[in-house]
Amino acid sequence: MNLADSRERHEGPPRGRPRSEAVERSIIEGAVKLLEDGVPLADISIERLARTAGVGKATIYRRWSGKEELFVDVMRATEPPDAELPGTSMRDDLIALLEPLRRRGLASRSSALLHNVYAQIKTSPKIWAAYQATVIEPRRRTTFEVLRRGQRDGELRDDVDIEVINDLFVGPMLVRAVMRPEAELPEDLAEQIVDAVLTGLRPPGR
Amino acid sequence: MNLADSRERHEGPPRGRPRSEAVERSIIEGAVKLLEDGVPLADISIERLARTAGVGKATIYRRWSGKEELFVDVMRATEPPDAELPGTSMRDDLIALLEPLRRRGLASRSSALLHNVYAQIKTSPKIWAAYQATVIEPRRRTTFEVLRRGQRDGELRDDVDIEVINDLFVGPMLVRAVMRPEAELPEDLAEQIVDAVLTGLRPPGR
Amino acid sequence: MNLADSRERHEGPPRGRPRSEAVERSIIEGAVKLLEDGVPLADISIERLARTAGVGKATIYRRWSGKEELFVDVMRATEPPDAELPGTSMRDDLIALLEPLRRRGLASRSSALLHNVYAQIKTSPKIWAAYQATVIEPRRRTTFEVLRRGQRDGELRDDVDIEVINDLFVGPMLVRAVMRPEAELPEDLAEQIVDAVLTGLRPPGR
Amino acid sequence: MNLADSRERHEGPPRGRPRSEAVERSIIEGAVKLLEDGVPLADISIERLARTAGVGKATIYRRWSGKEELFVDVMRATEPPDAELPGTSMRDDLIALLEPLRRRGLASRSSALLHNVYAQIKTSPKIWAAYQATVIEPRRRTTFEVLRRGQRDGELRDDVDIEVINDLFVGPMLVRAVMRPEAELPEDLAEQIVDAVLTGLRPPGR
DNA sequence: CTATAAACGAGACGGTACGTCGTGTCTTTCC
DNA sequence: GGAAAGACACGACGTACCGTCTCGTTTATAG
Repeated sequence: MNLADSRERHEGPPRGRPRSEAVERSIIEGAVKLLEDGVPLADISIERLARTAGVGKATIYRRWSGKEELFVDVMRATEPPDAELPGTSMRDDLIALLEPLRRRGLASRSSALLHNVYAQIKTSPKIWAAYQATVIEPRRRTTFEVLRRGQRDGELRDDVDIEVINDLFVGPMLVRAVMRPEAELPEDLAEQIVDAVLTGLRPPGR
Repeated sequence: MNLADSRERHEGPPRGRPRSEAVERSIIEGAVKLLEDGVPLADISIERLARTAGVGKATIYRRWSGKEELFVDVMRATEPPDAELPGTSMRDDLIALLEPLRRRGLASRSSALLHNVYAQIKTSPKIWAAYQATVIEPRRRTTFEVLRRGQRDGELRDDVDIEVINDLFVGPMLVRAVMRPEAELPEDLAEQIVDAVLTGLRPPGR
Repeated sequence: MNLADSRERHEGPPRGRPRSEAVERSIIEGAVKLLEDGVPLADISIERLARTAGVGKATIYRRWSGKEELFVDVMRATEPPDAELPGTSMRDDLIALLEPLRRRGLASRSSALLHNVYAQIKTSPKIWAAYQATVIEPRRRTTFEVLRRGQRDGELRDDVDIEVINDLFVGPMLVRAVMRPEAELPEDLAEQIVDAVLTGLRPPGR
Repeated sequence: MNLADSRERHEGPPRGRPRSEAVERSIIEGAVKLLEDGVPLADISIERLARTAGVGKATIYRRWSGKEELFVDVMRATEPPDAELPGTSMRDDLIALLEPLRRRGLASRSSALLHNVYAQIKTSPKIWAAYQATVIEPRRRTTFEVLRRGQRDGELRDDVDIEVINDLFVGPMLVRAVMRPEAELPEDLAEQIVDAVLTGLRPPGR
């Protein structure tokens, strides 16, 4: 990301000493380490990050313009790899897509990241937009494809707005992770949600 | 709330000059004013709040122990009054309960509060718990009652966990407000969601 | 001095917590201590001064606008008390006035102050002016009075510009202290200078 | 000077690309230019010097070990050529030696150099010693020779320490340049001083 | 003509200090 | 004893230089 990176503006071969990738890694890893150790996000200052990574402050500011921007890359570094779709049916694909969201709420590592960093990132519209564009949107797009395929194959009604459909599946899972992260999530939650939404909540035979 | 309030500990008649309610109001109103004016939450310091309200810093700390705690009261001050339930059917009651959530995403005033302050509050577990207990939980309880009544009256299946059911209705609305607050929300969104969840997304006749 | 002090601008009784004199003293004393310990002036940062005095940086900046201004007060704190004039003759008074200048070059304490701080102060015209006005000028004035009295009493020619006369006495002493501070100064240097300048350097009988 | 020059240590013919004299010149000239433009010495960083001269920082550090050392060469580059002695008499030679000091206080260019750089150089004992040895001492030696010749020729008393005599002539001129550089210096100041010191300040006939 | 080696412009790097701001507490005076 | 004012120790902010260190490139001598 490195929105602050001004090198990209120039043409021609890069001049001067190149930026160290090792340094970049050690900063991100230092941040992840601190979060894993339970340090509150508010207590993670650029100053402390620099100390932890054994790095000068300027080296951080050379790459990111501030804490929010840096943490977009931190988030990205901890994103689970994209789920593999079984492809057996739309139902199974949806479950596979929701499952990682459920897991997030469990692992203390990801939990800290999701519930604190996520909140922090939201406070800056620009950063939030960047995070959405590079992390959330791709997944959304994948889900949409699965849903449209489902409509084509007759597994899904096609008289409801696809965006609403998406929210009907994703929303219930996310509302738990965001609003009640401390609550336990049953292992088959993804299955429960997908099936209930497909079948409907009206009692059978009405 | 006023966790910092130390008066409650003492017995007997209050001594000395009583606290001015006007001061209390002007602090909260000052905070709301700043938020409405689009000042980023990060730029609202206790120092600035005191200046804005024409009040000493100590006067603020005498009432709240910090920014998060203060903003719980600010949030409460802007909460819409509880929705009135028509009582005609579970479906109508659910729509009435979801409708305020939809409106939140529209008014710029509430939008700022929800998407920034909300995020900020989440960073402090203690404060988040307090907010949940006094603001969110009561509504949740109301919703649960409506759902249970629906089960009793045969409007709702009773073989699905009531908590999951709750999320199936609330989640889709919230995921929009939280993840894509800038998107337009169709006026009949609450209706769409409730009906779709009740009916199910499987194509009719399958 | 406290050029940075903005309180003086306001009328009426001072409001809020008054500035602590003890803090003021401990800052100046800390600076003097560091200089006495041989710490190079260039190594005395505001940051270090604050650490040494156990004081916040803002507390220093509240009183002085920077290092130069602060060191004017440090210099003033170490100025020797004004010499007492015997009054027996112009010659004796002049010697009494020059003697403290000679001593300056000896004591390691004052030496450090004179030869480093002095140089530092000179780099800022504004500060140098303030130092001259409050420290140097008063002594100059005293010397001028002594010289004029000498002219009245017939101890001194009155056909030479009094400013030049002043320099003839003060210059030789100062040139040693400033240009060759490491050289030893004979104990009767003040006497030697005054007598030589009075008598003239032409061989007797020419 | 080039104390940092490490090439001299090696034997044999120099290998690799030789140092560019043009670069050396452009650095010094850049420094002189900045000083003439009234840039405060404190604002002239190595970084800025490199930018101004269009030169890499390492190129500067390859030649000088720091700012003070560099400015010794800058000072040397602006030293007026040694005064030519008329040789007609000790009095005339002394006046010729003092005259350049008087002129220094006038020209804004040299003024900036003398009163700021000079002060800066003094803060580093090592550099100050180097400056004294290569610039000041030679002049001092010349003055001493003139004075001794004067003693031999009967123009000067020989019962006063020659170092004190030197200070009696040089001090009055220098005290003006150093302590009151802003004051106007009468054109015949050198003459006034030399004659007054030779004749003495006692009224004639006492 | 190639190889070697140092100089060079550029700029990254770990640091330190800058001067400002906000934190939560403390100390005044006035009410 | 409440309240406004503002001092206080602390520590983070983002910037500027420090002196050192790679980079790719240039310019000399040696073979």
